[in-house]
Amino acid sequence: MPDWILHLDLDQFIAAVEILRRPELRGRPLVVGGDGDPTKRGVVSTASYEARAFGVHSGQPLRTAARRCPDAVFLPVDRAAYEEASAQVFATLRDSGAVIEPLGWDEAFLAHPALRRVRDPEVFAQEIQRRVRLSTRLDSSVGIGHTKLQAKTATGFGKPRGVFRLTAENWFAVLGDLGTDALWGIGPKTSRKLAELGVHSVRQLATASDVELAQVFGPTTGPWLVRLANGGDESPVTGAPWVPRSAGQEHTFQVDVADWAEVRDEVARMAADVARAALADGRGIARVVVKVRFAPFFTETHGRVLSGDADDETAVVAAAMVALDRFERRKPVRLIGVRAEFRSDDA
DNA sequence: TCTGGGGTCCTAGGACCC
DNA sequence: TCTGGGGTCCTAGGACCC
Repeated sequence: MPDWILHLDLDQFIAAVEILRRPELRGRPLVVGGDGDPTKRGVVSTASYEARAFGVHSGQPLRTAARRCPDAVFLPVDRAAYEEASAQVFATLRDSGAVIEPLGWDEAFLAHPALRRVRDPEVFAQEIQRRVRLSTRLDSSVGIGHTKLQAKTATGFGKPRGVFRLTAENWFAVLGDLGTDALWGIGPKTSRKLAELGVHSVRQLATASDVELAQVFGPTTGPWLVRLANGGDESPVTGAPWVPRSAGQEHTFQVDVADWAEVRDEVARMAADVARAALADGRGIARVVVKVRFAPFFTETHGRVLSGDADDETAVVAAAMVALDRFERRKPVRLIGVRAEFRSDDA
C-alpha cells in the first residue's frame, strides 16, 4: 500500500479566529472582509457558516453580502491576527513530526512516518485534528489520499470537523458525475471550454484524448487536465521552505481616480514600499510590473526590466514610472498595483 | 455578483540570433 | 534580395487558487 497523504484545512478559518477573541459572535452570521464597512468597495474574505446559510460566500462583494444577510456582523480583515493563528497551527503540525507543505494561511499537506502502510489513517487524522484544537482552539477538516489531489479534494467532503478518504477506489464513485470544475485547478472558464468539446463530467475528462486537449489547451495544460480527472500524479509532500517569486501591493480606490498625477504619485509610493520590503528581505528585483484597472473594469499591465546593478529603491521607483508611462489610455482608474519579480539566483 | 488583495503558472506572439 | 527552421528570451494577458 502506498503512503498516505493528509490535507488539513481549518474550518471557516478567518471567521473562527475572530470568534475566538469575540466569543459573543459565536452562532451569529459573521462576515469578514475589506475594512468591515459593507457600504464600501470590498469583498468577503470569509463568512461564518451561519452567514453562508444566507448565500454569503468568499469573493462576494460586501454590498451583496449585506443585502443577503442584513443582520450579519461585518468585521475588517486583520492580517496580523490570522498570520499569528496560522503560524501556531503550522507549529503544532510540525511538532507532530510531520513534513508540512503549507498552502496559504489555513491549509497544509502532511506526510508522516506513522502513515506508512497503515490500514486506518483516519486514526492519525483525528489525532492531528485533536492536537490542533487543543493548541489553537480551531476546528479543522482532514482529507486522506494517496496523492495530494486526492487528499485535497477529500477535505471538502469532510467539512466541517470531519475526515474523508478519497483514493482510486472511490474516486469515480464520489466525483465521476460531478462537473469538471469540481477539480482543483479547473475554474469556470476551463470548465466551459471543456463543455464546448463535449466534456462535461470528471468521468468524461478522465478518458478524454491527451492529443485533442493538447491542441486546445496547449502541450502542458491539456494532458494535465486529463491527469487531474484521474486523481493527480505522485508529486510528494515537500517540506522545503517556500521561496516567493514575486511580491507586490494593490489598491482599489473607493472612488475612481481621474487625475493621472494622483495615479503617478500613488504608483511611486507603492513602488517604494515594495522595493523596501524586497530589499529588506535580501531579494534582488529583476522586473517591476505596474497594473492599472480602468473603469469600469478593464485591466492592463506593463513591466520594466531592471539592469542587474540598479537594485535600490530609487531605481525601482524610476522603473515603475517608465512602466506607467507606457499606458496610453486615460480613463478613470479603479485600481493600481505594483509587483516586484525577484531574481531567481538569490534566496 | 458592479466585481479585494495576495500570489502562481502557462501560453502566445514578437524579437532576435544562427 | 521574396524569405527556411530552430532555439531562446521577453512581454502581456489569462486562468486559477486562498
